[in-house]
Amino acid sequence: MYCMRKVVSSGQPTIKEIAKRLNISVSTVSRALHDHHSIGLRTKTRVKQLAAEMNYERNQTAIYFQQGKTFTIGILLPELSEAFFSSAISGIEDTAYSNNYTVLLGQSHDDEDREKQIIQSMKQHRVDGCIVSIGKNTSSYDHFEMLQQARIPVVFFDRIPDLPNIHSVSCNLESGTVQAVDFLLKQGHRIIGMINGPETMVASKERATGYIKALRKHRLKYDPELIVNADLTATGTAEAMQYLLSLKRKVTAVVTFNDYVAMDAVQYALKQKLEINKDITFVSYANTPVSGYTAFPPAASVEQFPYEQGQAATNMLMSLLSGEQALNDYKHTIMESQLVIHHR
Amino acid sequence: MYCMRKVVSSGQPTIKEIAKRLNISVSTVSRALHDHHSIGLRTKTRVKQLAAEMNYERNQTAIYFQQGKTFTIGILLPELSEAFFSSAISGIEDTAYSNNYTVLLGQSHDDEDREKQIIQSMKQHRVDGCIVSIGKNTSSYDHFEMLQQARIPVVFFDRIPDLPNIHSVSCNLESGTVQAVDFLLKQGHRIIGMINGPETMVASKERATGYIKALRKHRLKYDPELIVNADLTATGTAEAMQYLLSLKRKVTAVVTFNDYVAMDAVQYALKQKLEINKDITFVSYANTPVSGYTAFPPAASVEQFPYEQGQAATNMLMSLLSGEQALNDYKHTIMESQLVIHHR
DNA sequence: TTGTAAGCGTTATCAC
DNA sequence: GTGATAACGCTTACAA
Repeated sequence: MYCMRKVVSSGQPTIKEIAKRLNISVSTVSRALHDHHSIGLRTKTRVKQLAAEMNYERNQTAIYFQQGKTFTIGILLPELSEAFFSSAISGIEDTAYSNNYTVLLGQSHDDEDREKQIIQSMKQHRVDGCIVSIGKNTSSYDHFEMLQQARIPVVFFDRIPDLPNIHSVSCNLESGTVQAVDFLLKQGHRIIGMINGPETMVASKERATGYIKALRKHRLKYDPELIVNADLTATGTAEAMQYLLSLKRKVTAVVTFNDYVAMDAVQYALKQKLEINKDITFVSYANTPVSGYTAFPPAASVEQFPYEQGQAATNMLMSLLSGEQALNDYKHTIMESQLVIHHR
Repeated sequence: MYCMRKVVSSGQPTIKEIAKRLNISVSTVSRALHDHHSIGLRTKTRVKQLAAEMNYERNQTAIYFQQGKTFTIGILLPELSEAFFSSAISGIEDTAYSNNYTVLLGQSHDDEDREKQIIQSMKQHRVDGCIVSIGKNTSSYDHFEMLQQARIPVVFFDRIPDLPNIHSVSCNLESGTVQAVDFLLKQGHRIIGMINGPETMVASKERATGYIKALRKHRLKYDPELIVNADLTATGTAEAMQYLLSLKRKVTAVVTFNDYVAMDAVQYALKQKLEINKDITFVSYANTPVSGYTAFPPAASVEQFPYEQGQAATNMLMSLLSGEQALNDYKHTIMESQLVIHHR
């Protein structure tokens, strides 16, 4: 005969207790609380009343366990305090919330090991799916393949890995760049420089392609001299500016990699006694709100919609979870970037 | 005789399967995997080997359920995309991570109903504890009392409710304000204005008190005319500036509510053809990194350490969860703010 | 309309 | 050193 272990009773009432008090079975209580059709009105109200009285609340951990589903999605991002990602999380959380999902959070700090540990932990938590933006230096993707094998769908966004079979959402900067260069051309600029990012980045390639396409559209010749790859630091930007301003063909406008680079470039131009928006005009990316507070914000900036990217990624995950989209139906949603004009 | 329901088998192997394959009992498997002392080396290795082979991973949902503990903490914040809060989350997540806790996230958008729903959802998720920064308009605290009743500890931070028995972490702005005013006085400023926030905010009161204390320290008379309460919008700030500049006593420095207000105030001053840091000097709060990119950043800014506040709140929650600190031992950790000087 | 009991995966208690 | 089994709270197929 085994000892009846004393129930630890977390204090929280259970359906068992409700059942005992009403002298009915737990299944009846369960069904009553779920508004099951086969339950008599009288019993139903009695149950609900007592449940309310006892402050009953269902134990989700039991339900998760029993149903093998947690209504939780894992989010893995490099850095929560980066403006781009915090907007993205905001979009993810809002969308998840309205689909009755909650959000488990982890930041990798661009560290591959930590990334693996977080994925591991999310897998153990039995999240229903994941939304991931990979770290700068992540080179092996085994941890994500483990997730796939465990049939946990993953949607990558913004920083997506170079793999064939993945679900992803990202923002194509090509169209935004075309708009940006169009904008400058319409203002009469003909010699337009570009301070681009490291050549290796997908985002840099998209910018360059957009730049060239826009010129071609206007039947203008593309001069490779005018695009310079920089490292996005303040000094790198100053050097790039120095180079561009030293060219024989007089540059009257510059497309910069992002608003921060634009600010650094503006500082350099001011030192050279150039008048912003007259001697030289800047256009950039990200549309960071704070750049509105600077003395000389870029004349226009390409919005990359982090909040919307977060929404799109979450929606895609939701259709994967609902079965609406098959797990092996790999989709790559590409959002279009868009130029926002601040000053003509 | 009841039908043996076919196991749905989420695909993930269980200790049961391992036991069957090795012809031993589940308890043995469980113990082997936990390195229980009473298990023979042979069995232990056999079990571990097979487990690895089968890609066995323990089902945390089962363990959470069984142990009544989830190693998850809930975080409720007004707005994830606000720089202050995203730094705070970053600190919370890092600390939680190193204590083997994961983080469940929710944003209230300053909406009281959503706040209640999120708390409800976290309670249902059976989080072990919560870290909360309340919404602007939250006036009833029943939802938090429910948590307390359910013995789920809550640590409030930054935006803390006006209640007697709570755990909290916040940053006292009084000392930072004293430093800020000291700084200006040492530079020779004697007529110092202050654009403060709404009178109702605790943070506004702390700023005003600090301002007055600093003057008293230097045996200077406090002129109430010099403190103006504004609504933190750009137009509100412009009005406040107009008022301050209209005073008979010539204001040469202004303490603004935060860096954004400072930027707005700078814009107004520039329009009035005032030279920044010469005709008028600004000092503010938050030490937002981007203000470094503006043409005229405040000469100094009071750092409020969001990351560290997040850490402190998480550490406090950890000691509550470990029992190191009793649930009814209400502590209010007050961090000191600190002036960061950008320009002399 | 309601009750009975199996089963989800794990741990822990007890017996051998 | 190992096995059998209760218990955690809930849902649900089946019986009554």
